[in-house]
Amino acid sequence: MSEPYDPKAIEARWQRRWEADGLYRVAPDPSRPKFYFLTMYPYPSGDLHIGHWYAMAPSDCKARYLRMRGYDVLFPIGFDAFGLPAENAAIQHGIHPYKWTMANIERMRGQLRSMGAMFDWSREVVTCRPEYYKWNQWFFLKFYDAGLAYRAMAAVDWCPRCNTTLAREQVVGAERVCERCGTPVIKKDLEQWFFRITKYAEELLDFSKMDWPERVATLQRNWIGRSEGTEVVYTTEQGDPITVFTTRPDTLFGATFLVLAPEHPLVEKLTTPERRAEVAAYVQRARRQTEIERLAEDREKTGVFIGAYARHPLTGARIPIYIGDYVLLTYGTGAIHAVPAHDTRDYAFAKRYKLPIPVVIAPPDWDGKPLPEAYIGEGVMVNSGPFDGTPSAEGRRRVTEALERAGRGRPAVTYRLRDWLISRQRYWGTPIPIVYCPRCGTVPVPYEHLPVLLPEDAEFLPTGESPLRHHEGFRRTTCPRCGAPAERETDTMDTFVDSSWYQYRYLSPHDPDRPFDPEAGRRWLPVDQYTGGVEHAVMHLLYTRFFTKVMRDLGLVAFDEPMVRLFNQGIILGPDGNRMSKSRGNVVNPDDYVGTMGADVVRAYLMFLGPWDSGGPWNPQGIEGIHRFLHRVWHLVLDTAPGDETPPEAGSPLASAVRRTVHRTLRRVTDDLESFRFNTALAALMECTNALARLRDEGASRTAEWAPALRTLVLMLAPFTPHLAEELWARLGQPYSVHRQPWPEVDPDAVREETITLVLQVNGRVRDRVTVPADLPAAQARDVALASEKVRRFIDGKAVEDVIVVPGKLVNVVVR
RNA sequence: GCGGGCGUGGCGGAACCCGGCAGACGCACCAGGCUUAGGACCUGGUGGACCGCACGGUCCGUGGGGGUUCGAAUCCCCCCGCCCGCACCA
Repeated sequence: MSEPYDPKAIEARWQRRWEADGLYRVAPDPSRPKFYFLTMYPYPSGDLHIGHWYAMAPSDCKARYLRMRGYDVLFPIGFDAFGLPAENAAIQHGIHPYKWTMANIERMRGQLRSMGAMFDWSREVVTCRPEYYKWNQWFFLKFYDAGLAYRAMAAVDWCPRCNTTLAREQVVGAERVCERCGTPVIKKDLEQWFFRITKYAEELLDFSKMDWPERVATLQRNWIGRSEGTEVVYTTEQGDPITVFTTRPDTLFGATFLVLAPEHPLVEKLTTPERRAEVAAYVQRARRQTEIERLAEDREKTGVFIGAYARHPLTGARIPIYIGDYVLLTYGTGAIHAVPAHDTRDYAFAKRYKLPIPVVIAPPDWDGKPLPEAYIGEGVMVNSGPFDGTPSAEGRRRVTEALERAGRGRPAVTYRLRDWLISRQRYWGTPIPIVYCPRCGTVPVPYEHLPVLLPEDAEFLPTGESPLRHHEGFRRTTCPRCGAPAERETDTMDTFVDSSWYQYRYLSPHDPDRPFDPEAGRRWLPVDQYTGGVEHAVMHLLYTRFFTKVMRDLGLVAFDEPMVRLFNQGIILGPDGNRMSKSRGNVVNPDDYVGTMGADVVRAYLMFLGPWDSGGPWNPQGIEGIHRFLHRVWHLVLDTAPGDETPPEAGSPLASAVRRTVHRTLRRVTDDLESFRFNTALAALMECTNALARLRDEGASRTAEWAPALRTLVLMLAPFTPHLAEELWARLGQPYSVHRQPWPEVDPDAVREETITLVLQVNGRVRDRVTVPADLPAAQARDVALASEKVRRFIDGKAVEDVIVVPGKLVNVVVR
């Protein structure tokens, strides 16, 4: 017996060696095809969680496999280092965010190395360093120059716990809570900076240039929320135009009143003096309500008449104008025309305020009586003047044309997507490079003045205002244009700005002159494979697509999409099947397992749990199976290492059985790795190991095929268990390093079946199995089936109606 | 309400793409070996019901129902259940 498998000693030793040799440093090799493999960079929370391992170990396995397949693989890592936890730590424990973050990063670097991943650390990015965030500011200015960054007053989402505004994407669920901390958000009126992502709404709906999971495409499509319809222009009796958006212009003749959002800019102007008090009260009430209240289900549709009237664009009818909080300022034009007969919300409103409900689309079998509820389906237009008798679909087109001819409307497309609010009232982020001058107004900081440094000495008080606002040295500056005293913007950028382009910075992380080296860009871009959680579908993954399109339009890149392929791994759950959380006490600490069983065991177990995209509970007992497996491999390889044997037999059945076993496994493992099926790849490797152990007991280790078989087995294990494979490779007397070896080729002769098990069925039920030559002709297979004793027992005395022969597989005898 | 996904042993899962031996691989469990004993380790067994001393065999079985087919976990239709996303979006 060889010495026992001691992962602790092996892993530490090889990690040092790999590090010293720069084994994973990427030096572009033009003779090989490139492959940019990117896994989402972690937030430096301080501890490498099992979830990080679950995200990274299989990615590393695949990246290693691709490297062995001959690709020049770029597999970088970095840290998403700006963000709230660092600032909260500063408030709670008095540690400076920079110190806190850097200490965490240092700790996580060690933990990441313990995983044995082939990250190229020389390309590490840390987003809170000026050499990184300078380029956030550079992009901001480029966006500003291109009209894609603007400042506007808006009713924005505010998290009272995080004390900052949030982007629409960062407010989640029906409860409208903060994506980070789960606190219900409130609305505030603030002047904030936005990125004009809506300009790219249409293009962002095009997923044809990449291979992403349909699920993510669907989430983004829903989020962007394109809807086609018509803009209709009403005119108030005071002469103001009010534009509304409708997807059902065929119902235009049923519009009986207008409803404006309470915050609509025209409300003030249009409200008649005698309605003013009531309207003001309603607006006040609407403003005070939280999002939750305003969006509560089955809520009564309320509103107030403002005393003004508009004229219907086609009939000239006099139409009262209301305000109502079911109309959202942020969607469409912030105003609607109500067609109570054909819209449930308008119907409820009309009923409540006793407004007329004229039917203009005849429901099937309509008796001409008032409707008991809104009919929202299609039908034939009625009570619609010249359009009577027109079906809905055609009516939509014709009514829109009529509006266009009259100069009262046009076809329009509306999106649910909002511009990206990037201002954050927090310290630990990228300063927005803008100066406010009393004389020149809003002035961008000149490029040559970048970076605008985040001052180190800030006061951290949980006041709800950015510490920068109280930092006189930062706030007070001079106007870059006129030199007069001026003030800096004190808000910082959303950290999703950092992650929108980090994949480009990896190409030349220390480049002082450009966000990235364009030559390196031509070599490596775009990202070939991206992996990460689906929870970023409408945040990070949408933002980075937007950034790439802007970069393309700025001439920085020559492609349309940042990542060609995307894979979403699942979530690893606690042993109790719940999401891991400290409060539940079900958090699995990978370091414990790494310390006892080794990193290879943890890596392999995470890959073996199940399909990578489904996640699942961590079963503490299950890891024993992988532990045992690696022990079996260790002893299989070492206890039968060549040296002592009797002369090898050539071409014996045992030898070809060894070769067939290994090459069939190779075929399976290769296919599985191509499609991220790590669990079945490992199952195949287990079967292979078990089969080889049995063959050895029959004497197979004395054949000439045994040593090559062990080498192939070790090569196949290399992406999964890099340390174990390196150790075994060395002990087999092979040259360093196993991770520089090519992936073995499947030998088609070796896997060819000589004999197969032919399944014999009667009426579709298995009755017998016989071993026959693989190339047995159909006619003979049929004879074999009919000759089978067990088959005959079921067909004797019955009429054989048909015999189905599937060559190489089965014969089905059909009897009556 | 709209959109998407998923239902297979005690458990995680495999076979589903492309119809052809259901339950690979592993956990757990059971039996045996080793051990003073337990653990660890090794070997074997393990979907259910039934027949048989045994070799073995029969029937049932992939959420439920129906269909297509020589043959369905797999394809089609309906239903049930669970999960996720969006949700007054005009």
